Amino acid sequence: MQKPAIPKGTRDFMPIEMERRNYIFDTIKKVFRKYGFVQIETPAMENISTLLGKYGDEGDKLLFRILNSGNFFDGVFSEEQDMVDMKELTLKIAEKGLRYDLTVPFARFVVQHKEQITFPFRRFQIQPVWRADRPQRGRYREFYQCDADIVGADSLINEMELIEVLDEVFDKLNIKVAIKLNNRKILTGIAQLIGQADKITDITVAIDKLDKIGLDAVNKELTDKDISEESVQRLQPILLLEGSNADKLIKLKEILHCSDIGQKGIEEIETVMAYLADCKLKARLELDLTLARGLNYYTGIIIEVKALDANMGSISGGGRYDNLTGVFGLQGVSGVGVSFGADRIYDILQELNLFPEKTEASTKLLFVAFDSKGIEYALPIVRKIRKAGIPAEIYSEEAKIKKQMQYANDKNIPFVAIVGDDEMKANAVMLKNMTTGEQRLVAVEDIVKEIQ
RNA sequence: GUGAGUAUAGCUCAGUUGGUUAGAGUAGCGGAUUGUGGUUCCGUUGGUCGUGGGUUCGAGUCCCAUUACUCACCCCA
Repeated sequence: MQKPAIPKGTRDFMPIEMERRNYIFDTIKKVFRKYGFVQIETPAMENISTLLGKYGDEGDKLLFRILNSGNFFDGVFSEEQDMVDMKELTLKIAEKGLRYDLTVPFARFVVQHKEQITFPFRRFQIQPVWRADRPQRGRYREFYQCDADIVGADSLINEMELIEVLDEVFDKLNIKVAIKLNNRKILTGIAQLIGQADKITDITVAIDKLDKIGLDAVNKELTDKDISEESVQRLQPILLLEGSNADKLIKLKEILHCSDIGQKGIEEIETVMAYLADCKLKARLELDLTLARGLNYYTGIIIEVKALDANMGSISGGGRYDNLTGVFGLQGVSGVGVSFGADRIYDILQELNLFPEKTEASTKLLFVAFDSKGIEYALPIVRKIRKAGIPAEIYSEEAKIKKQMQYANDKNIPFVAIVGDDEMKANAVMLKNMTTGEQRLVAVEDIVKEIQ
């Protein structure tokens, strides 16, 4: 016999967990809608060519590929070509892959349906994504992202609104967070400053680790990446920036005075922060130059959210991407978006005991009978109760009352209606309140009134 | 891809320097109570000790391999 199991990094969800997950999804959805976002869905799988090359080499490795159906080896091996080139081979036998995030499929979606879309397009999307990563705490191979993006709009007002969305959602969920901001343009400016623009990726990856591994280790890593001693030295004032957001920006302006693109990035941050000055964010908003985000496609402001009271990676992220639709042939469409990591948010709410007490009402009233006669007597009554909008069920098996009561108890059903010969004779039920333990004979027509 | 740890009943875990027939709690089932759950008491089902090999008179325990899972790094939601 086969032992039942699911792939690692995936999970089953029990009813209680679904209730809590829906609490998260509903909260996010409500805020999205309030800001005018409309929902779409895209398929779990995309053509592999849609996904490849969008997330860097690392990302390509983490894509789940779907083996072609049928005889997938058919015509794969030609005579002069060996099976040496695994990459080529993989491309031929797996032409589809599971989506890695919601942003790239959305870009594909926008280009494919551009005639039917009114821009600026504000869409939200809540669906699972898959990554062939090694699972660990807060990291799953299948997890839900909740994305809100605005495409076809350049204004930084959109950045502001998305930050408001982030703030509002986490406030509603009672999670204390820091919203970290940076700008890819500032990072580019920094790379220019030290004269190694081509090393931008290495630099950002290294300075992203500043608070994790410390200044010395970062400098060593930079040196290891063939960045000259002199350049590393020039980088120091930036790594050592301290003080309020405004302080940092002022100093940064000085340091980057010779970089146009760097100045542009600083301006953008200033503008967004000025917009946000009025809206009384609950979250801490901080400029964080160590924030790099590996994703290749961000070009402007980068956003990341961290929970203050829990040890967890980022629980939301986002940013501006100027030319994401470009690779699908639609130029000049800029987008900006954020993404909530529902599963990490779940873990944090669980850890901090922040899920609301009240469980969403399921069955309110259970009918319990001694025999088939009682069950038949109860059936029309159940219908009546349901017609009144009250979730009710009947224990359909003939079983001992004790067992049926236990069922009601396990399911947290607040009321039980017991049906026996006496009750049938009186055209009534014995209505028991499972919380207080009280019970009394209630006429059939009074049941609804009694349990409301 | 790199490193560390764990694996014993459905679940959570004990199991001594290697020594008789591997235990507990919990869940399940039955009963105390044939018209009453959540509390209590009694009884009871359930294990190829992850898998394969080795050392030994003897292995849940020691060694090797393997698989799965967990945690950390990389990266990320």
